[in-house]
Amino acid sequence: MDSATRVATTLQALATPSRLLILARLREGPCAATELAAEVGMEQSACSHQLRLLRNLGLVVGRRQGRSVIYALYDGHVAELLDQAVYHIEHLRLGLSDGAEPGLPEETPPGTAR
Amino acid sequence: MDSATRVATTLQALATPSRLLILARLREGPCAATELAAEVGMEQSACSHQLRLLRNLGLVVGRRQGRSVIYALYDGHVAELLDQAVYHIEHLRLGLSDGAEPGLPEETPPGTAR
DNA sequence: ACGACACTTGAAGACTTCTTCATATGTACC
DNA sequence: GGTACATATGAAGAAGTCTTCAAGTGTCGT
Repeated sequence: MDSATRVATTLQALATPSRLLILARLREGPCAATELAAEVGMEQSACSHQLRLLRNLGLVVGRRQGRSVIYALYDGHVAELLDQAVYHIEHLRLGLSDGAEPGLPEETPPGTAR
Repeated sequence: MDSATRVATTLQALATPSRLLILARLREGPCAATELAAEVGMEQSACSHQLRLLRNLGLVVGRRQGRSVIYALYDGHVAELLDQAVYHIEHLRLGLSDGAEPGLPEETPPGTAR
């Protein structure tokens, strides 16, 4: 697997609102699975599936404690990656338009060559 | 569109090897569409589709110059976002395993709570 | 105006991805 | 052992994504 693919795969993990919410919550501190699901407002099963993905990518870790499994970010790099992503994206010309919004005369950010 | 969705959408743009290669190339400096396609080794049409996506997200800009369209990163935030992403991901425990690689006894990074 | 070049665009098909539902596994407590 | 709680997992369907192919638009040179 080459570098581009590796980076792309990992970034894909941050490319979903649900996963982003999970990571953001974990950034505040460890949390048990069920509680996590509740806090980010998703079904337990769905949350578990996403956690598995994040776990496989090495972004989060989970250790069993009694009946629960406590999840946490893997390390500081994950937290920083999150921070940086949010920071730069929020500071990026906030002119999204992905799906050609109808209504805008199509001329938002910079060279919207069209 | 809430913050999580916005960030996720933008990160998705970096979640593909082809787009990552395009951005990495543009990070080195502006480049015309056809040349770009050639340098990252993809079909001209495919490249154009991806450029459109990146353009719509405001990550790159393209201005016409004669017959060609010169593409470039939108601004410093894009370059930094790229750098940071690559940096943190490469420094992350390099134990990917996403698709449950057969062969590994399943116990790579941290709490691979199998 | 015509032909060549540079790029964009739309449609269609092969693939992934995300979510839901149902079921399984693990742990605690009686 | 049996029951309840906490998670994980598999299968299936809906939805989204990427690439290719076949035009379409814009620009230059003659």
